[in-house]
Amino acid sequence: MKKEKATIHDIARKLNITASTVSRALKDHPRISAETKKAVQKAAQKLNYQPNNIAAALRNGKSNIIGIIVPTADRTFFSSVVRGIEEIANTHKYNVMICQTYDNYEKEVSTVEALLNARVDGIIVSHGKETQNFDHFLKVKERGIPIILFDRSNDELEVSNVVIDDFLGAYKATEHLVQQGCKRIAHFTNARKISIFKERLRGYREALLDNGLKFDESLVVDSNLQLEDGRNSMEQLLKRKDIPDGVFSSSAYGVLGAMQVLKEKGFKVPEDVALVGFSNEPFTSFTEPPLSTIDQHPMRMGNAAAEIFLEEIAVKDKKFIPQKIVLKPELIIRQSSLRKKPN
Amino acid sequence: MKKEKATIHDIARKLNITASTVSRALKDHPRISAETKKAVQKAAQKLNYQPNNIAAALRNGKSNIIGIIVPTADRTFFSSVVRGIEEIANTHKYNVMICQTYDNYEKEVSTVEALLNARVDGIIVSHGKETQNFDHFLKVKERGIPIILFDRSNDELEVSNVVIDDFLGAYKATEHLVQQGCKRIAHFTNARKISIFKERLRGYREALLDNGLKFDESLVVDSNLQLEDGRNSMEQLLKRKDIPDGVFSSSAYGVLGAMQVLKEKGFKVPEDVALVGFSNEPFTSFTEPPLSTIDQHPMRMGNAAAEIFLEEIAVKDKKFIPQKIVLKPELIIRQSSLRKKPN
DNA sequence: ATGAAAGCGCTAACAC
DNA sequence: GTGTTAGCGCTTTCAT
Repeated sequence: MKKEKATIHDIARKLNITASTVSRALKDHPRISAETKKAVQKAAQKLNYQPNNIAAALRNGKSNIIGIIVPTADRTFFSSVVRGIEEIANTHKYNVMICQTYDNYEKEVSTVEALLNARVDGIIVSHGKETQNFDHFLKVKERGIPIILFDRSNDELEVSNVVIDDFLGAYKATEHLVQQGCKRIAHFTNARKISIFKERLRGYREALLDNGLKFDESLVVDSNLQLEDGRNSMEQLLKRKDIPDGVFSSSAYGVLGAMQVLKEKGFKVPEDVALVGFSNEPFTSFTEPPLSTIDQHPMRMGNAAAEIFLEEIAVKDKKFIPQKIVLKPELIIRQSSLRKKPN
Repeated sequence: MKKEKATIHDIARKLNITASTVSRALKDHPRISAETKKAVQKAAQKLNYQPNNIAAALRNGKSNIIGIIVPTADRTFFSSVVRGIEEIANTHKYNVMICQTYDNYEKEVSTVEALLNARVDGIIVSHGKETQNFDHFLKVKERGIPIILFDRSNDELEVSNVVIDDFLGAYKATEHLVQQGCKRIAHFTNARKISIFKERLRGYREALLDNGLKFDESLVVDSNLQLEDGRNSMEQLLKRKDIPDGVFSSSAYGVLGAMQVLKEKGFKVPEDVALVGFSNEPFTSFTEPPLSTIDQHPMRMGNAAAEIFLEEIAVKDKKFIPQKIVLKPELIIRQSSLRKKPN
């Protein structure tokens, strides 16, 4: 059992031809005779030849790897986006390298660095919550490497991005609550610097005003939107004398926390308080009652991001104009917000 | 804004020294003068130098990348293992490349191939459900690349692996049900060829026998253990006249399906039927009632896998004896199985 | 403390 | 249809 790896030279020697011919034969070059190709194939097999992508990458100046950076891969939203990216990437001979930042800014910066060193051909990223400085992304762009942001994005940054219409999602969610008869709708949000949360807040607000309700700042609760935060936010709201009759949360876990607290305190969902969350995570469909939510079409988002990458890589040095793709979110109505039967 | 990437030669030219000196200076070689190092650092900065890992990898014969293959990254179990691997890997200058197979055998084989071509320094993998032929893993080993299996493993395969004691986990779960007064305990299992399910079945059986209960094959239900499967299995069991008073499921989603059906049909959990699942996925803690489960310590599993990798890489050509690490699982008792108050 | 030179494995422009 | 040659960017042995 030899550990020595066979190279194209070994194949060449064996067949009394040159390495270039072997190289061409292996890539099915049109000007190589069929029999040479066949012989090369066979010899490669026999020698247990494994192409060395690293050498090819060095030579070609491209690695055929797309780097993906996400806060965490264990949220269905992110893993679905990744899947959407892979779907497109793989059919174009690209592999993906997934990196997690755990929402840590330092790790995000060092990950970008690592991917750059690894000479990935492009980077697709959803940045962390802490991220306020985007120089590390600009650096990628300046190097001529396509970088595409998804989900969380930043309009001041001149890079391509694919997002959903967060405003619209929030608008739909809020309007739905109004239609279900809610009069005092609270909103759970996160750091308002992050544009997705800013947009959702705006959608919430507009929907209220457009439907003849007042926007009441005191019904907007800031938190980190995790399960515990949702619980705390709800508990806070329940201390008021004018408790809300509806909650629209900018996250899936936040609204779950709210529901837990409501049930513990004897409130009925959706009769006393109707709930809508964000992100169609699987668990939202099997809570009791199941949670209404906004689906962000993560697979499509991944597809779109990968397609932008392919376009950017195609234009090469010619200046690529950053493009923005905005997907339409979908309101998924489940029990947690359904007071009236649909007519 | 030049796209031309600076190399060590550019730095060398600028400082009137040679590339070798620059190379050494950049890696803090002891025999390079402090001032040269400083000058190189500065020039590198100014030229916007980005090391080319690909070139280094080609030269060194190592990429400093560990390939990770999982069926899917969106299960907390897998993403936690990945996190555990990264924790160790990063402190040793390794990056990880995560690949998903979606439990598809073809994709698994091609992914191994892709990682081999990418010249990763090692592969850590949990194989898919369909996988019965392990030649693609053996090939890795024959190439002298460390390969470590985790979670799902195969004893006939002479490669390192880190698993939990599935037998023990199942034993604990079943015994716990017995202690809670269950007399007819059903078991949800999957393809019995996969050793983890075989072991869990064995643990279930032993626990029954050791506690004076009979093992009744008709109470063992085979399925794919997804939510729907759990529902079907439970419905099937409820058609019997001697319905079970406890269920131990080899998965988290399977037991969730069972609970849904039980509640829909008016059975009380845990009073009528007590439930225990497997895999401490977050959602199991917020179902109603919360689900008892077996925690597999995924972070530790990842740590262990990465440590084995480091050991294997260290011994180099000397034959490395595959090692097996068996972690102890932990029974997490929640409402779904708690009939008696603990004394 | 630094330089010269060779080579990792592959590809492609340029021969013929 | 195949060979020759040069080089991608880095590391490292052997010099001095």
